[in-house]
Amino acid sequence: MAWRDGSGRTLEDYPRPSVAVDVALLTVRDGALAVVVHERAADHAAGRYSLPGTFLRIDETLAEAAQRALRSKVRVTGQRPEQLYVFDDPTRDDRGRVIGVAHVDLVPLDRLGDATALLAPVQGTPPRPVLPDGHTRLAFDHDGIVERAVEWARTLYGRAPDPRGLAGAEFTLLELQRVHEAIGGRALQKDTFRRRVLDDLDDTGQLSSGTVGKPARLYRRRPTDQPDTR
Amino acid sequence: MAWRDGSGRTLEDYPRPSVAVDVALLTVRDGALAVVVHERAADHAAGRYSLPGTFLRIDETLAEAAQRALRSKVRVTGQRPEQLYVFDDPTRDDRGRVIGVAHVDLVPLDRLGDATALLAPVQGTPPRPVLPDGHTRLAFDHDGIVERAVEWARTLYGRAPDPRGLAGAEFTLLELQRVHEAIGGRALQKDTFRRRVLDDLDDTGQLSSGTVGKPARLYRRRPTDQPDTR
DNA sequence: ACAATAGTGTCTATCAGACAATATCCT
DNA sequence: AGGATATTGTCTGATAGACACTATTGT
Repeated sequence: MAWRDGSGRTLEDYPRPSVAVDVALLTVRDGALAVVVHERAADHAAGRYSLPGTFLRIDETLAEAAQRALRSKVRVTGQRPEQLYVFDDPTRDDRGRVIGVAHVDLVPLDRLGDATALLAPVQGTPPRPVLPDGHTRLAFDHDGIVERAVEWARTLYGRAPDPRGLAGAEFTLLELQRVHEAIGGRALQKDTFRRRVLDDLDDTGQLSSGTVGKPARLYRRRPTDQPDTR
Repeated sequence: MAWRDGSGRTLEDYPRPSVAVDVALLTVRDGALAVVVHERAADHAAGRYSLPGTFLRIDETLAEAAQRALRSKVRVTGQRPEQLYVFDDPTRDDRGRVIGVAHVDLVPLDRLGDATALLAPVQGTPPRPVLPDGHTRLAFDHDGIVERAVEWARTLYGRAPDPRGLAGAEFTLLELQRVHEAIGGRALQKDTFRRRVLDDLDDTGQLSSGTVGKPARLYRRRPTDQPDTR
């Protein structure tokens, strides 16, 4: 902290915005994308719910702050949220000048624990969360974050069969297809889907059982099925 | 500024990082991508050059700060830089905790004015600027910004014939192809290139002249040739 | 005529999308 | 046997890449 500029001032002598980190944590439940929301303490007529967020501390990275927000606000751990976009409207937060670095992640439902109770399914175009109180607007500019987050998830799953392991350890092609349909928000044709993903999956040699109809082959993700989102 | 939290503090009572804005301003010169760099005041052994940047002021948007950086550091105006990525390594700047929001833009050479003198051609994989002193490393983490900026430019020009008007008002297909080859860093086949862009260009009905060989048709950009980069 | 560049015909390979037939299980 | 699901064959249309041929200018 010894640095001083031409007029003898340090960086702290200039007014600076606060930096917030907000996280759109997505999952798939009941055949649809859903996002973890968080009920705000005070009474806010429109905008009772927001995405989990926090302020960036002076000595942590953005990823750490995002994980801390998830831990403290919705008790979820073990994620690795990715940067999405910086929201910088000077009036976006009435508590002062705050720029918000939006993050995303997409995880299997069973990793959410208690946060399952705070899931809002995402519907429509543009994609909007359906909140527990029936509204579809989040506080601040968080609707915009959800919109970009869904786009991100669709791009991610457009590139690889199951980069986030949403289909579990072993799965049939139909199960994987349901995951893709949930994320994409539209039905897919089974034969087209099959041919698109088959070369990037590992065959376990086992068959599903206990269900009606011809048993399906069980597949596993390739270890390399982890593309970056760049 | 009237807001106070549970312990009676405002946002300003908590330590906050500074927010820097750095801009990779790209253009095409001599058949290659080039980036505008800026010589730093003090004597820095490695890292004499950096991208133009500044600190975000309390009352401006990121885009405004990016434009201000270009105006004050390299005297370029009229750009509309786009967000690229947030660099948040706590040690990235030795003057204190600074997070850097990287921006990009890509403009025709003739809009750079004086800044033409500060152009560093970009070469190799990963793409690195070749600086006036022969080095290829920029200060801070600005090499990483250039790398992402080049990726961004390639994606942009992969989607439309000339979204940034680099080929001028009217151009032949060969001229446009040279622009694409400069951005992509590799040679293209003329017939493939032709078929890919032709449907998205307007024919002026005029022909080039004064050159050897068969005169080429002159084309114009479509007004809609401005895709967003999302 | 010749060099040089513009523009086109055509072949191949690949891929998504769709329809429909066949295969294999469970009850 | 019959219902249900899995798997494969095949056709269509679109597209990228490549090769080679034809067309039109200036010198």
